[in-house]
Amino acid sequence: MTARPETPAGDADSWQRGERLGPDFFSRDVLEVAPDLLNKVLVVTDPCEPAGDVVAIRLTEVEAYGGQGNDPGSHAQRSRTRRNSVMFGPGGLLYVYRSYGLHWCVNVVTGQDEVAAAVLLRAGQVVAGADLARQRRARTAASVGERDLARGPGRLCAAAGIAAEHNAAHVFEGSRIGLFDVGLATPPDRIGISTRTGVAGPGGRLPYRFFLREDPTVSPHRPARP
DNA sequence: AGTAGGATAATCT
DNA sequence: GATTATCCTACTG
Repeated sequence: MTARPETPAGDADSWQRGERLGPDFFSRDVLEVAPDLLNKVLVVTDPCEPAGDVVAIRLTEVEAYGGQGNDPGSHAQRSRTRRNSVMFGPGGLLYVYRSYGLHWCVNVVTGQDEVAAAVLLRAGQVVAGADLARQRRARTAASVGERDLARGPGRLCAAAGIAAEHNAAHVFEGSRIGLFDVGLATPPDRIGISTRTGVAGPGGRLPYRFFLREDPTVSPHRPARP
């Protein structure tokens, strides 16, 4: 086992004792859910691994995306399409899309059914399954440091093994993908807020990006160029 | 440390 | 035909 950066909860397997987040957590407004997802842990079990290998990622950076008419910059801003239709579903579904033709990005849908909103999972710290995560990431990157395993939305998906087939899956009991509260406290003054990365136009001015201050696994913030 | 360029595909003008 | 919720390599200072 290789050395890993400090894991706030103490031991690396603490996610196993966590409490799975249920429908009530995700059915709230996206701007409440997004910051609450910081320091929660995304757990993905690999269906290809007979041993039930797991990658767990403590979330350190997310972005909120609203719905029809109320958020320029959201995929659901205009109308319901085949790509964004999952965003209109109930909270707790996964919305997976392809970014720049190359990478996968994963959102967790929030709010009531028919209300389009979702939280983009942008970065985190791999707290379990680092070897498997590095194996997956090595398919596109020559060598990946511990810090960069899930630093960025495309990287997070690659490390977690999330792709198109997970679109519209849910995160509740019975799903291979879940979000867990492992008891990590997040004091309000640890939460940083900024504009979203790479969002141009009026939507680029909304303070919808939430991250853990001074956490090395947060991705560099790149505001959209004018 | 910072930036340029390229790969690549769904979506929309 | 342009744009995009990106990542990686390779180059400059």
